Formats: sequence, C-alpha cells, structure tokens
Amino acid sequence: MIRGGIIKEIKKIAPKDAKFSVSRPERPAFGDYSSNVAMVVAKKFGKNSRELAEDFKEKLGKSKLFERIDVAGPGFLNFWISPEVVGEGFLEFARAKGLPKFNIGKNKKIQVEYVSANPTGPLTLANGRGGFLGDILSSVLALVGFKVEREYYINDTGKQIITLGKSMLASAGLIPDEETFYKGGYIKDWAKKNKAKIKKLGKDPLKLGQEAAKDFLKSIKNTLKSIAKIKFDRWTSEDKYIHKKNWIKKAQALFEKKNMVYEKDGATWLKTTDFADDKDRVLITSDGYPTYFLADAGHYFESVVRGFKKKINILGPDHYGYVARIQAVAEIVGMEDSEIIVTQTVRLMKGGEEFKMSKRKGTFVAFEELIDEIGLDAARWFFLGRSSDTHIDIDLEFAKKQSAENPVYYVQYAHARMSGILRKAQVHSVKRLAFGGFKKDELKFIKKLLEVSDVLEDVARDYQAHRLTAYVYELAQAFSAFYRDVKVLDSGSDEPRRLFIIKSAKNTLGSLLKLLGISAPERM
RNA sequence: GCCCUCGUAGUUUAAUGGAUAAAACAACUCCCUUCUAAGGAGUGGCUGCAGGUUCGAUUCCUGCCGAGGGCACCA
Repeated sequence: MIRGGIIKEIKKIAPKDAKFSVSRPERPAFGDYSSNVAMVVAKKFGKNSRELAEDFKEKLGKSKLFERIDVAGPGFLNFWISPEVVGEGFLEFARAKGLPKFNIGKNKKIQVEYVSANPTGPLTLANGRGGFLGDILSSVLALVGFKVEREYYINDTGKQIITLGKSMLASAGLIPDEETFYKGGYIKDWAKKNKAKIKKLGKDPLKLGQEAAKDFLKSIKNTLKSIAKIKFDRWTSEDKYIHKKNWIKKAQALFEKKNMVYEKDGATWLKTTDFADDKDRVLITSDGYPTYFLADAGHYFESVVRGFKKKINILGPDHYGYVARIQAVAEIVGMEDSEIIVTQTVRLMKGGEEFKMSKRKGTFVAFEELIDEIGLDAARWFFLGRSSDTHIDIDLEFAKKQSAENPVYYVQYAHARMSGILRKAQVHSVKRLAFGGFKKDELKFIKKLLEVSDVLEDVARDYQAHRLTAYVYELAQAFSAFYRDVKVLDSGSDEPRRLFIIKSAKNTLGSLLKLLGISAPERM
C-alpha cells in the first residue's frame, strides 16, 4: 500500500523503463523503505549515482508521504514514512478486518493444477509438498482478485493403470510377479479385500486397474480433504474428460492445422524443437495409441477453451525433463501465461543415511503418516516455509523432535496472546474512539502490520509462497516486541487505541494463518 | 555422455543484482511481583572451488567439484 505510493512518486521522476526496486531494508538505520533507483539509472543521466540520488531526494522531498529521506552508501534513497500517512493507512487497513483486498487479478481466470498424483497408491511426501504449495498459492491468487480453479488431473487410464491391474493379479497369485509392478502393503491389502473383482476382471487388467484406482483415488481425496485440508474445485479425469470428450483428437487437429506434425518410423511427431525442447515428441505411437503427452496437450487445450489463459502447474522433481515440451504445447494451444513450478526432491533420511523411497517398491513414507507424526500445523509450516527449489531432507525422528520446536507455535502463541488481551479488555468501548497520534512503538508495529499488502502482492506475482510464512513470523516477532515494550491494558487514555491495534493485528494474523491452513488458537 | 535443479553458520533455512549476508534450532550468559516464560535480552560462528560481467555478485555467465532428478514410439 505504502510501497505502491513510493513507487508512484519515483515513477514521476525516473525514466519510464527504469527497473528499480523499493524494498524494506533490514537495518532500521536505513529507514522504512529503500530504493536503488538512482544507482540503476545513473548511467542514463550521465551522472554519478550519489549526485543523482541527491537530485531525486530534492524532488521527492516535496511529497508529504515522507518524513525524511536520506542518501546513503553508493546512492541508496532511504525513506522514512511520515507518521500521519502511516496512521491514515492503518485506519483504512483496519476497516478491511483482516486482509486488504486488491484487484491485481481483475477477475481473470487462472487454473492452478497441483498434486495430480497417479491413483496407484497413497500420496508421497513430494505430492504433499506440491499440494500445500498449490493450496496456498490458489488462496493468495483468489484473495488478490483472480478467479481461481484448483485442479487435480487424474491419470486414470493408460499404461500405469494397466500395470496397477496386473499388480493386483500378481498379488492374487494369478500371474507371475514382475519388477515393474507396484508392490507394497497397500497393493496386497486391496487384492485381499477384492478377490471377487480380481477374479471377475482377470482378463481385463485395465478395467481391474481402474477399479483399484477408483478406490485409491477415494483415499487420496480423503487424505487431501480431511487430513491435509488441501482444497480442490475440479477433479479432471483423463479418461472421462480428455479421452472420451475427444480432446485428444481436437489437440491433434490443431497441431495439424498449424503444420507442426510429421510422420516418422510409423509414428506421429510434434515439432516441439521449435519451442526450445531438445527433441521432438511422439503424439501417436506406431501402434496407433495416443501418448500421455498428447493427452496432456489435450488437457491444456481443454483448459484454454474453458477460458483459462493463465495456468500454474506444480510438478514433482521427476518432471524436470517434461517442462520444455509442456511449455511448447501450452504456447501452441494458446495458453498465454503458462507457469510451471517444479518442486525439489524430498528425501527421507534415517539416522543420517538416505532411505530410498519408491512407490513402485512400496518403500516410502506416505504423506498422511508425516501429518500424523508431527501434526498438520507443523507439517504445513515445515513445507510452506521453504522455497520450492530447496532440497528437503527429512528425518522422521528429527522432524518429530523439530515439531516440538516448530516456529509455527511461536506464531500461534502470539495469536493466543492477542486473544488473551482482548478477552480481558472491555473491547466494546473501542469503536467510539477518536484516533489521535500514534506513539513510536505503536507506529513500529503498525508499519510491520501494513507490510502484509506488499507481501501478498509479491507472492501473487512471483509465486514465492514461503515469503508468507517468513512475514507471518516477522509479524509475530513485531508483536512480541510491542507486547514487551508497551502495556496495553490499564494504560489509561492509550488503552483504547492500543486495543484497537491489537484487535486489528489479531484479525490480520488470524486471516493469514487461515490462508496458510494453520489453526489460530485463542488460548495455548 | 547429454539435459535440468540444488550447494549459504554445527543443523534446518532466508536474502526482486545492493549497504556490515539474516533467522530458527543447538551451544554459552542473563531475565518470571510484568496483559500467557510455548516469552524476552545478549555472545560466538557461514556464501563448495576458480575465473568473468557489473559502480556493486549468495544471486547473472563459463569451467571444475559435490548432491539429486531426467534423458522411451512409459506415464
């Protein structure tokens, strides 16, 4: 909010293509906000950046936004915001009762696809990581004014489902086991419970696999909804929505119309090398079967036709090699803004040694086991607090130990303390107040509170969701400092104003925790 | 062999090309007549290696080393 105002002021005096930043410096000595604009454009002006910064300072000084501007270091402009502006900004902020609303999205449709795990068994930790990320990105995007569709794409046909069917047959002893089959307790369990089905569908492994997949999907849905609290709006069945509704043919026809298809060795290929892919990809095999890739192309096409010109697809680390070809089809089918986020590996460690996880071999820790072990709040914080390109090594023993020390409790504690203060106070008296000047410690806390707008805006723009947890922690810290330095209850004429600040902060912190899917306790 | 990621305090992680690289945990020293000590104040310690671009590099480029993933007419 305030940052936006500063940017506006700078744009008035800087060249219009200048790529400058306005950020919150870490040291209080550098002001509330800081900009590198003078250093960035110094060359264009043919001036030294300190001199230019002095010029800018002079011009910007006329704005009543600033109480003080410093030129520092190699040419930074450091801004102190005037208390009146902060105070007014806060009163406006408080009216929103939680989080500010913006309209960055302008009601545009955006699809966020995440998890999309094959229904061949329980969810892995990597699935969960992407799930949490997709969940809160969707929430943030919705908050800033996009129309978001949260999508789970179900690969419920094709070879892996046939393999699943065969795995069941092998488990029942009807065919010999093979290395590529799915193993693990969940396969045996299903086979044991569904002997009749296996017998009946023994000659049709695809059908059998689909029956099993139906049950696995049910339990995936349960894990996501009830255990992990990850929401979805649409469960897109590859079989029903893409194959049976002819999206494969439609995509293929589009490629042909655009002249991007050729035949080689009896197969049909798409020229993805025209789009930074390192080789062309097969659409139809020489046996006449559409590939998984073609189905995905159909899926992207379907989304575009349903009005989604913007899509974020969150994939697991085994899909690095897949990004280039997906981006190629996204462009061809008319997806104007296609973002693919590949999350890094989650490795499981046991006593300092890597424990190889494999879904096929059945040696892995399921997502719900982790949640069961450390709790949903700690699990969400653990995953959401890290950038998606960080390798995560997780030792279950360590995680259990860490969960007791998880920073999430610090944040929740801050919320509980705010609640405690409000519980004890005569809150109803707050409304009728005239708000005079805020005192120094109050302003400090308020400034931190107002930063939430900047953070949400940043996350909505670059999808770096871990900034949200970082900010929430900072907010809790700022509250702790406020709590230490300022007495709220029984502080005479200051009390109502301070209660109002606490009430507003509690609304915001509570809303942020809700956004993150973390509980906000009233007491601890 | 080729391609894609990643490499930061003892550990887990931050840092839109910016200032003295930041926090949590662990270690050590303190603080409970205080709206909840699940808290607070303080101390020590870090950018894998070598070049390059830049006024300025943890960030961008090249090479090397290390870790992970991918290189099917599989999904």
